[in-house]
Amino acid sequence: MTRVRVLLADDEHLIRGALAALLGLEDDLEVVAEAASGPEALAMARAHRPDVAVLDLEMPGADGVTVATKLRAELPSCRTMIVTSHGRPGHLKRALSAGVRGFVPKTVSARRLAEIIRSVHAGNRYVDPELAADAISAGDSPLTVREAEVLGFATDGAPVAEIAERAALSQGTVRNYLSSAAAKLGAENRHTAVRLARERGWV
Amino acid sequence: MTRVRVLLADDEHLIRGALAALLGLEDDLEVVAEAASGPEALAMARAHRPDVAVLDLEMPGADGVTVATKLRAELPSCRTMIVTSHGRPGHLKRALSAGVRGFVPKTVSARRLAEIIRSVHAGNRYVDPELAADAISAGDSPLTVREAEVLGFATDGAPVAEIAERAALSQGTVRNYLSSAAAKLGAENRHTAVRLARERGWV
DNA sequence: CGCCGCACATGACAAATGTCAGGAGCGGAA
DNA sequence: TTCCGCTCCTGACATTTGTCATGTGCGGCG
Repeated sequence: MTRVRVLLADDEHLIRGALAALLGLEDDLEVVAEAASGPEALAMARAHRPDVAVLDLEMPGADGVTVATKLRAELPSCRTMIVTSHGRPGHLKRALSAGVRGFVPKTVSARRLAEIIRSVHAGNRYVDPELAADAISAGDSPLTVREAEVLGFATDGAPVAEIAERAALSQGTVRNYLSSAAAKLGAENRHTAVRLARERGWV
Repeated sequence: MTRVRVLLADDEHLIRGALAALLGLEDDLEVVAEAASGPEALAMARAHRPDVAVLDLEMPGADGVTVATKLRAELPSCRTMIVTSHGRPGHLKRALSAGVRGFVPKTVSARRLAEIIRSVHAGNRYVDPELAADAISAGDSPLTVREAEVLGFATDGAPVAEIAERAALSQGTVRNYLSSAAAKLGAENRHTAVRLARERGWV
């Protein structure tokens, strides 16, 4: 019997180590590599060519979805899945379009995770039902491409002038986009608009 | 030999379960209870009277520090420690003044955590060196009580009128506090000021 | 007691922001 | 081809902020 070769990437040593130990107890799984950052995950994947890569969404260097995208190009035979602590709807959509085959919150048990890894390895997809429901109820972004882009530059209360410069648009245009985006989101001002859009993964 | 009785509280089942398994391997530690939320942690502590409570900082219901405060009152013999993913300096200060004896990031290994649990149980304190350095370099809050209070109401881009109402102050006064607070924090506007203050745990 | 810092306020001005109207180019769908 | 929506712009206006000057009352401290 040949075991499923797993790559584990998570910056929290506590979790990664514990998880590696628990998954290793399953006799059909084998943790062949561990990584604590996005770039390291890529390097380990190249070196060990795992069957399944289990990636944390939040990692220093490059987030899980970014790593998954690159892996898909470099190692098409390697299935990828994402685990995350507090999953926002938009991340799920982004992950799926990056070719990720599994998306689970960290609230599942290790045993359950092992099952999902097997299932993903067998070619199936798995998305946590609750996250899926969130994603569906959040619906599609009502924002146009430019509105979303401008909102993205409007983080941490940057002044309009700065946003305009970064987006290479005139200040008036930026104001218009910000205004219409806020209207679509039902927000009073751009700051709450940014927050809402982020929560729903629309930026 | 009597083993150290440990309570584990973390809303992420993946971590809690894995951790429980790994800590259980240490022959002088015994995980006697697990909880997935703040209130549940309190209830389990009352029922099982552990020697050491290992609490996640971010939990639904009540955060780790809140739980620690209540535990200190109800079960003085129970030592408390906090584990956290991304620790902000202010949390550390808050935790220490709540009587927490250990403060560690989730980037440590399970073995290391076990050592720290033992040390805390023996009556020592332990604070992660890196977090401690952050806390020290962040220094004390330069904000007056009112400035901090007003900043606290200024979350998610609320308009000044709303802040004034919530703080029962005049709008002019609110603007003044916001302005002076932003100046002290070196921020351009109140939104970045709020973010900075939050990062440093000054709100 | 007199000084100083803090809490709280007012009023006024400048700058940033939100809102509205309107106009030009451009690509896709009817 | 005509129409419509998206992108981008300009200009003007009302509102919201940030900033400053200035004043009062209070409590602590030398």
